[in-house]
Amino acid sequence: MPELPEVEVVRLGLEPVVTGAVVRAVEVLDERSLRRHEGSSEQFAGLLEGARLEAPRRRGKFLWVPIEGRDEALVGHLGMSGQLLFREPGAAAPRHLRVRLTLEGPNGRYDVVFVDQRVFGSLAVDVLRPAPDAPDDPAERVPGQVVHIARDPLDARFDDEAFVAALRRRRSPVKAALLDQSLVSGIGNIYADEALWRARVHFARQADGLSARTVRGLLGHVRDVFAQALVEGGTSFDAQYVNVNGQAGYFAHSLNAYGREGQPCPRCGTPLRRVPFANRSSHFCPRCQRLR
DNA sequence: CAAGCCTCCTGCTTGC
DNA sequence: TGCAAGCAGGAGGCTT
Repeated sequence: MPELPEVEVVRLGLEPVVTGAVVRAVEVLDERSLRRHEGSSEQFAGLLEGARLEAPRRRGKFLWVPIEGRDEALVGHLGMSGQLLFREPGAAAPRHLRVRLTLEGPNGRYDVVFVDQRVFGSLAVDVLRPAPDAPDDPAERVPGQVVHIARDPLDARFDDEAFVAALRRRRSPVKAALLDQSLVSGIGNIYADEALWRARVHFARQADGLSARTVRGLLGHVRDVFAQALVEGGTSFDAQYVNVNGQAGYFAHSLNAYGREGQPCPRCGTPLRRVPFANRSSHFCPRCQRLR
């Protein structure tokens, strides 16, 4: 389940190879993967063919590649199961292949393919617009579909105190606030549970009942778990998440709470619990993380 | 306007 | 053995 660390691993993998490359061919095998593209698949292909790509960028779980000399970018979201993979041209199509881009760089031609089992991910060509908090900086522009997404905690311009204040105004469980991408981006179900476990905060505690100190600590734990996961190549549970070369990450071995229902809490030994929350699951230690 | 629920989607696992 | 229900969840649209 790609969250910020997994998307960043993909961005890092694309960067040296995609930057400066020219799109030579576009093949859309499943139109559903263009759900977030406003035009037809033919128009999508037409916008990309001949385009020279700049260095890939990321905000939260959104990834985009600006097109040189134009106010547009190729935007990608991996959803639940999306993958961007390098392939040799002419290689056999992998299962669930949705879109194929043939690029030409200094070292010849290669394919970047978008593979997505559950089709929650998407590719699109979108117009770059000013970021709401940096309207005069062209380098800070983001695709239209990303304008409402908050900066992520690894963004140098992320405003810690504004985040702490905004979260403490929420009348909802703290985990719902962490998952709200318009408040802070990049956090999904896995890293929300991990950061809450590290901070010893119960997922259902009301956000407006937390002290500023607790929220600052929680933010620090989000950053810590992101940084560690990034070093370990991300979290690969099943075959759903891999880097651009098809390799899994190792962070699943370092998870303390997520997916560990019934196993002892690494801190106190109490069996971890899993309970339904907002159409998904929350994993927590009933001793370390109490409601009150 | 904010909060919470529903839907999109496929494949694997579980239960009868 | 077979079939259906359950489960996984990011994000946006909808309702309250």
